Amino acid sequence: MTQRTSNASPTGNNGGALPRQRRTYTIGELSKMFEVTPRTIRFYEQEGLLAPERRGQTRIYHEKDRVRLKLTLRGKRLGFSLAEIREVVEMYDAMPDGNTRQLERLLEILADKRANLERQLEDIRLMQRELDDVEARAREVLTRLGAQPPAT
Amino acid sequence: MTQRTSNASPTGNNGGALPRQRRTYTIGELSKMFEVTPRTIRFYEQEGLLAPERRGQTRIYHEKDRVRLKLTLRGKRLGFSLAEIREVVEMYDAMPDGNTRQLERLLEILADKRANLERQLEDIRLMQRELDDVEARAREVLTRLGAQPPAT
DNA sequence: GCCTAGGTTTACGTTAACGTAAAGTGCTTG
DNA sequence: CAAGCACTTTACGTTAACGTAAACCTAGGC
Repeated sequence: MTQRTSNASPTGNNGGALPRQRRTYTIGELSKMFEVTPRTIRFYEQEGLLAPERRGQTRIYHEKDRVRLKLTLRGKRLGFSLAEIREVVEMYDAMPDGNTRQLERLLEILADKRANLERQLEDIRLMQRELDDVEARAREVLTRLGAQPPAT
Repeated sequence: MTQRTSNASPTGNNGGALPRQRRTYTIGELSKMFEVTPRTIRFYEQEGLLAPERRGQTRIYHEKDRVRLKLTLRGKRLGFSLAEIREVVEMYDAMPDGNTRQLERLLEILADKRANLERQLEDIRLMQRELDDVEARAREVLTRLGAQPPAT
């Protein structure tokens, strides 16, 4: 009843060329798809990370918006602030007519984020070793207690 | 399985042996060492992540404390909350006399964090590709503008 | 025509992780 | 001994990223 899933029929089909896959999404669909609340999505819009179409009063999201939300959430999982993410997003949008200084600034930011990712990679490796150690010790204690250590 | 390495004996083994390097640290030293404010370090203590010795009123940090702070900050860079970090730290401390249920709970948490790290690894890979794309486009626009694209 | 299920705006509330300011303690140095 | 410096506690302030509640609109089904 609720699930419309793959049913395409968008309300207004343009009489001309059909654009490949004209799928659109409501805020609720995206919300469930990415397991965030509608409030979160609206908040991201308010922060300049999304700019969905409006049909009357209701928001309509296209593929582009969905991708951007996906990237935003990925950035968040990596610990970037919304402000940082927006900075890149805005410059990306302004790229075609961006001046040289803007573009070089963008490259700076990108290099910065790259460095960040590298450090995170190293952190992850180190953290994994720590987890190995802790787990090994835990299992050791468990066996000493005579319990069956659960298989990994 | 894993190595015992550097982490000195948990309970205090020194039956007369000199403790290798008896270095201690003030809060200010640690603060500069890790580029955080003293406030932050005191806050972590208040949150149960550190428990430095007290000489009179002032805190004295040993190697153990320094390591724990390092691990805490690493966890933070990976986006773990202080509460999550504390959860592991506390269980680790309670390990020798921890009961079976506690230990199994610890293993659960560890598996959870592992999964988290795996996802982050994937996120990083994807994000790096995105950065590649954005950078490529930016350089392209730059060359079209006739500017000298700065070397990577 | 009314109900329900979505959507909307507005606005105040909440939590984590500190920042910051005030006021006091303790050593050591000229 | 006064000054300075590093440390301390207490407590209120701040920011990001939403949560939550109230009050409203609108299309579709019975």
